[in-house]
Amino acid sequence: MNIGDIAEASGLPTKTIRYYEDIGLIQPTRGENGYRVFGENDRQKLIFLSRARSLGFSIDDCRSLLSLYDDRDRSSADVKTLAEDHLARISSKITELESLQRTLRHLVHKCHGDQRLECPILDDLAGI
Amino acid sequence: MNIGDIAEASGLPTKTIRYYEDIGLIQPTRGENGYRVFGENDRQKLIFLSRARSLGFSIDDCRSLLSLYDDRDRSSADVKTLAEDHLARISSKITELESLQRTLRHLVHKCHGDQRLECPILDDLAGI
DNA sequence: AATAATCCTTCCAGTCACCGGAAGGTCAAG
DNA sequence: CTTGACCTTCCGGTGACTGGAAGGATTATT
Repeated sequence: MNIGDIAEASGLPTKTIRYYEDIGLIQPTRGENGYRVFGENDRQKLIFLSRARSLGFSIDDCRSLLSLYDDRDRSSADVKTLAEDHLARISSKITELESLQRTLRHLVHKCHGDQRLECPILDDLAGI
Repeated sequence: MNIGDIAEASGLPTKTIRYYEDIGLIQPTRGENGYRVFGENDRQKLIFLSRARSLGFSIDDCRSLLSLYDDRDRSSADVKTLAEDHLARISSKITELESLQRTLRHLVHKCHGDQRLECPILDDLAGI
């Protein structure tokens, strides 16, 4: 499998796949022509990475998850801890965004949105 | 006012203030010694920027907001539009994160988190 | 007055997770 | 044999800063 094929199979852009090799997430071999050659193992890893990234795990998280995945002695508790940490980060991000949402909604609601110069949004930002 | 004073007054780090000058958001003058000199106008602008950034507006948004703020002829509708766009982005980000949250919660819930090798989280990531 | 501590300056590099593009080698089809 | 689709590496950019080095200016202490 060349990089184009694996890109289609995994749903990841070729640029991303080369980048993942650069940072050591995958280690494809090379053909005589210098092209990267991907095997079934690479395909599975890239699909794994694609899903983990789409769930918002950082590259560092993915690195840990991959090594846990490869580690035959790991316990599911290790993985659960990582996922729970990630979940906590997501939850606090949501809380933070909801607070922003409330503030902005309030400001937008107060603003007439007409031709007038008076604008409660700018006033608030300026601290008036 | 030197940069240290205005940093304290605005709550922004000196690095950030120099950066804002670099990208043209503020234009402090210079003293004979080459030090940046900030006036009341700069102070207000930086506080404005600090609040807008903390509300999640991008630097580009801030640039627009600042020019709207400076523009004596602008209508409040222009500002409202910008704020509403931003609000929409926040809302969709929240929706996206909530979806992630549900998926991850489900996975974490299914995982025993014990010494066993079986781990539904990794299984799902691997597409099993 | 000398010295030390703090402040200021510029510039360079790094962050994160890629993306775009250029210059050039390789391969399959017509 | 040429065309076009692949592939390679390398460089630079993104957003919004942050850290650090090297060196000048000012202020405080001795």
